[in-house]
Amino acid sequence: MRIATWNINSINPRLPQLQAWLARTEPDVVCLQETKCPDADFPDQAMRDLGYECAHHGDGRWNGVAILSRVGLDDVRTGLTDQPDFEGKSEPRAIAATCAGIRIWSLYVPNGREVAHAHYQYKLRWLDALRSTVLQESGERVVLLGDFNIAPTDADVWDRSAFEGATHVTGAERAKLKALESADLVEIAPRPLKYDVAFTFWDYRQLAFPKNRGMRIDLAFAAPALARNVKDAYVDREARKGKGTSDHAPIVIDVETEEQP
DNA sequence: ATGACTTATCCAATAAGA
Repeated sequence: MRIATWNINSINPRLPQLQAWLARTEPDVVCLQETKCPDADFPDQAMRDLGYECAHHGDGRWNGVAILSRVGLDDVRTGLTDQPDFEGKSEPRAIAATCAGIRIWSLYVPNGREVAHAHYQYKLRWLDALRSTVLQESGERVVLLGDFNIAPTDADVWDRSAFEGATHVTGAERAKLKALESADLVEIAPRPLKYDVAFTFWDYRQLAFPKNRGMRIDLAFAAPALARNVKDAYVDREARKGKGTSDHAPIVIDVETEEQP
């Protein structure tokens, strides 16, 4: 089974790129983040035309997460247990579904903005709620995929000195990732197609992509039994090339499963 | 080559991304 995750940075203007990528990559399940549209504007029909059922959780201009599947899409749930609000509102940043017997989460962790900002505390609380929710569901066949907005180590940013005092690299954020590992999840480490580190994000500005000034902030965690059966995982940086692309690249994971396919 | 931000929204200036 081929599972992928991609922060698409607005699904509707990205539809041609997404369709072409689906056709050439042929994933069975795709987690999307930052769809940036209400449910009514999600391109269900275009996805169905390519053989994918869709579950989307979005409310407008910001955020928005989805799961596409061509191997079944059951027991959809949106949001986390005791998910914290931001400025009094619950944001669409988490959706889960069971696809071919695997519990799959598509996640868009809050950015945090600045360490002194309320958004940063919101990010840390949100990650606590994520861990609790996964522990509650307590499945042996769970995978968390998405934009975690955290670089797990200093090697996961293009220049550590450029991130002094910034979010995405703090000990507190990284401790939340470690806490996921203590909830019996292991990270799936994708290989890069080029260079040493499998960056997943490059800013649109200042030639960041051609200069490879990237960050590895899109991540995948799986239950150990599933992680052991991962046959390959890579970041598809080819999808970041050219005009009209997302500023994130997809992660593609091939896992051998007992069930079909 | 990979090319100097991009998006949705009270349509145009703004907030947000990381």
